[in-house]
Amino acid sequence: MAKLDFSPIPDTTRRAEIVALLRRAILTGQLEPGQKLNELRISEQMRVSRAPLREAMRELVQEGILTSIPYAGTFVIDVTAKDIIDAYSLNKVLDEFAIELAWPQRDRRFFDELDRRHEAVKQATRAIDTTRQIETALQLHGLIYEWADNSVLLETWQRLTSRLQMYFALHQRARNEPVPAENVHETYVALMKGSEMRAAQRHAREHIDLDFEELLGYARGLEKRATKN
Amino acid sequence: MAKLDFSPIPDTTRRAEIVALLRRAILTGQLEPGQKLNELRISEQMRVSRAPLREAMRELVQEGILTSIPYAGTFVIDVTAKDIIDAYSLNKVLDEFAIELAWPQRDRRFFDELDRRHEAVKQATRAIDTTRQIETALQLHGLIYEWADNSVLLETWQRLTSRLQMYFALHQRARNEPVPAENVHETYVALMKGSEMRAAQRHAREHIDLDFEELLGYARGLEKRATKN
DNA sequence: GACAAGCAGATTGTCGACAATCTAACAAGA
DNA sequence: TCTTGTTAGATTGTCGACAATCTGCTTGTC
Repeated sequence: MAKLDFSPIPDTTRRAEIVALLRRAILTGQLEPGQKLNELRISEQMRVSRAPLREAMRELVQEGILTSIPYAGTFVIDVTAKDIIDAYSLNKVLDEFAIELAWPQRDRRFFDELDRRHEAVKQATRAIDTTRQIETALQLHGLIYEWADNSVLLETWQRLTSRLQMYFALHQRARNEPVPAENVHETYVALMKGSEMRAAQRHAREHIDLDFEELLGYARGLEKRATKN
Repeated sequence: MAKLDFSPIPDTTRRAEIVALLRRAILTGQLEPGQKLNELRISEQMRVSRAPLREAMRELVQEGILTSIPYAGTFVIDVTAKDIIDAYSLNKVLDEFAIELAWPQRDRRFFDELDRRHEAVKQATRAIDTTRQIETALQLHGLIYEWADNSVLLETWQRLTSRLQMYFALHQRARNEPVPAENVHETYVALMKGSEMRAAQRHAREHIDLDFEELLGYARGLEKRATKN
């Protein structure tokens, strides 16, 4: 019997679709930080009743990208410089741990997938699709978490990723510059294929620091921004 | 004008109360792993309509202690040995990080709070209130996370704590033994007051390992248990 | 007896309407 | 003028009913 991997059938509830739609809108920056989500308006736009919409929003609140105040409304989280610092410093620690766990698990499929995702980043970069570039870059880094074989760690990282993606998207939107070079991840990929785990961990830390500095500059600009709406 | 700290007014939505009720039922083991939550039955028991109940369940799904299958139902998560191992190994990493961040932030209030929470554990132990003992012990360990001044880290730990509390409760329920000694946290507290950060970190790792071994034994027994309901 | 089709019951997903609460504008009084 | 009470409008929270889906049983056919 031929070995065949079926992809999971899509969640065919309105709720799941709404979650995906809203998450995408938030993570790409179409919904701005601090913005209020009017249930009636959104439900009418989506041609959906408020029940599944509200359930979807509850999920995103727990996911950490929305915040809810009873009888006042649900808002996109505000982003402060400290939030970005906090997320990144935790990310460093998790990366180091994930590399340690994933290291002995690396196999042929790992390396293939590493190349595939790296290629996806480069392609998005060439196409100057910044949104997709951010997505693919995070997916590239997510590989070590998938291979770490620790479900709690993976979940934790996915939560963190939501925020990182949002931060990056806001950053890109704000400066509105051409995307970074195509080969920023070359060294990372090479090290993940190599035999020096410590070197890979060290690079991960430093690599993160690089992007971080840029993001932080953007974050500082945010600090004095008052929450409107 | 006298300086007065008001505690935040409680969330007076049914949803919030339901979340608290359900969470407590799950974390104390009253709702068993794998068990299905019948919406109609629960909503009738709570004298509440299904809408807020469903929203509450959505929150707990995202919190990681419930799992939902569309059109099939919502279930308490199953606990496997691997889940416990994963949670603990991540906890070790986070503890080390939290101690590092919190270390320079320790002040008078920190030490006071440390004693207060330690006392709470000992009191629960004397009262042989195992549920409360687990709660207070986790709160004691949570102090370093609160002092670490990293909101993402704190959130992450709180999510993790939900599971740890559940695992401990199940463990206690299963063996049904008198609670451990009253002074298990003496060394931890002493080290957190001391000046040797490395020693504190090392102890945290080892202390965790101690409880872990016991829990793991319980977890192994779970492995062959089929999911009923 | 084995198996597929179809039906009935139970359960989850979704809807539209009503109740509770908040906000902001306005009026009244010190 | 400032403060306080009131009220109207908008928005969120909750409810009960209906639609979609699943599960297990029954029935009919071979």
